[in-house]
Order: sequence, then C-alpha cells, then structure tokens
Amino acid sequence: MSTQEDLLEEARRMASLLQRAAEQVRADFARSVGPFDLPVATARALLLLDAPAAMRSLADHMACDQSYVTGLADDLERRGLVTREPGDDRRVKVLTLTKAGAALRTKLSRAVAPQSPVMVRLGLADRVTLERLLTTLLADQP
Amino acid sequence: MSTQEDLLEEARRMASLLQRAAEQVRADFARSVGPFDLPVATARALLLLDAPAAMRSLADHMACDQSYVTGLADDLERRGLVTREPGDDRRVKVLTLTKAGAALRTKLSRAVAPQSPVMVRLGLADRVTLERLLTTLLADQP
DNA sequence: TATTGTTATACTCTATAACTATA
DNA sequence: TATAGTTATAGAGTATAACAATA
Repeated sequence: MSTQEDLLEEARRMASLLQRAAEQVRADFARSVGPFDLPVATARALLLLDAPAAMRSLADHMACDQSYVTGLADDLERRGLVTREPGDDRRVKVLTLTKAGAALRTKLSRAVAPQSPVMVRLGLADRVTLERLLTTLLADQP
Repeated sequence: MSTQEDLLEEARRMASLLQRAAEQVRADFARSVGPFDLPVATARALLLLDAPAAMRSLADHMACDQSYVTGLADDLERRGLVTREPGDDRRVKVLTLTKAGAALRTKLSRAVAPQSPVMVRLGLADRVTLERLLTTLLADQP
C-alpha cells in the first residue's frame, strides 16, 4: 500500500483533467466563433461589450494589458462593430456597439452559449456544484 | 425564466472559472519547478520520462509536434539528464534517463504534487465530485 | 511510399517600454 | 504626479515545411 503515491497520482490526474477541460472550453469557443470570421480575441471582446465600456475596463475584464485592447478595438472599429468616443474624463475612450455590432453580438451569443460543453454535458445541478468547487479551488487567489 | 443573456452569462462564468483553475494549476507547476532551474516544458518532459521512450511517443504524450520535442531533447541531453540512442527501428531515437536524470526526476516529482492547490483546498469528497464532473465534461472527446 | 527525427523559419498571442494627452 | 490610451517592439511558446535516413 502506498498512500503517498496514491495522492501524487490523484494530484496529477486532477491537474490533467483541469487542463483538458480548459482546453476543451477554448477549442469549443474557437469552433463556435469560426463561422463568423472573427479572431477569437475579437469575438471575446465583442461578447463582453454588453454595455458601453472604457477600454481600461475591458482590459480588466479580459485580464490582459491595455495595449492589447487597443488592437482589439482597432479590429472592432475597422469592422464597423463599435464606436470609440471620448468619455466624460477625456482621457477615456468608451467603446459602444454599433447597430451592426449589437446584431453580431446577439448572433454570436446565440451560437456560443448553447453549444458550450459545460452547458450541454452538465445539468443545472451539476453546473451549480462545479461552480462551487471551482470557486473554492480559486478562493483567495491573487 | 432564463433569457439568452442569462445563458451566455452562465456559460461565460463557467468558462472563466475553468480557465482560471487551469491557469492556477500551470502557475503552481511553474512555481514548484522554479527552484530546479529547468524550463517548464523541459521539466514536464522529464517527469514523463518515467521509462525510456521514443521521441515520437513523448510528442504524443505531450500533445505537441515532434519538432518541438527535438528542442526539449536537446535541452535534456545538454544537461546530462537523458541519453538519445537509436532503437531497434533505426529511425527512432530512444530517450533514456541517465542516473542524474532519474535522480532529478525523483526530486522533481516529490516537489511538484504535494502542494497542489487541488489537494490542499479541496477535501476528499469534493475531489471525488470534481473528478466525476470533469470526466463527464470531457467524455467522448476526440 | 510512409515515418522518425532534424533544421530553419514563421506564426500567434501577449506583454513591456516609451510616449501623449489629459487629470 | 498619476492614469487612459497608443505605438513599436520583443519575447514565449509552438507549429509548419522541407529534408535525410530508414522502413
């Protein structure tokens, strides 16, 4: 009997499962976005632009650098999906969906969410449990 | 009643939690490997070389391209941790841990798993549940 | 003809640093 | 002084394509 080895093996298995689940989520999102001819990051930004938002705020929500958001905003603007206008504080630029942007965002959200493996493969009770476990796992993370 | 926006929001929240959990696992692995002065990918290869393996086989286990393994094998060999010798099929090169490689692999495996956040933050019952949910989520994946 | 491993190169994603214009 | 956004550049990580040796 080897309790220590069992624990190590369990840790390895859990780590692998979490990595694969995350990869599945990424791959599924990319697959859902594919038909829309949008870069994945651009699609993610579009979906987050539920309401008008400062670029800095979008960077926070995407957990990325502000300089990266500049490129995404360029792309969204080039495609006519957002406007980029000064806010009250004139350093800020507010991204607001155009009519076309809102329409595309709606189509995108209809394509993305229902096909998500988490929503398809797990029932409501399981999703609630999974959310609780992952939240515990991530508690007090920096 | 559940609107489209509610579904999207739930899917997004679950995706985010899974991404963050996976990132936590990666960060923890990197932190554990840190003191060993090995690149993360090299450390991962070292841990997988439990037994001698063809480079192609290692690429399969790491889910990466063969050309990438060439670089890892170069690194491991440079450090004196593996030998790289022709197999029966002389196209194949077999990676085998040296004495130093085996010793380092043992130390590494002891350092990596025990402080894993999954093991520390979740009790046994929760880990069993999480494993069941993730396995369901990943069932029948290509 | 197909496969292993190698090499050189290219690509994707994202961050860092320096800058400007406001505040 | 500090912050929002921009620009140019750099780096990590990994793949692609062409190739030689072997099957």
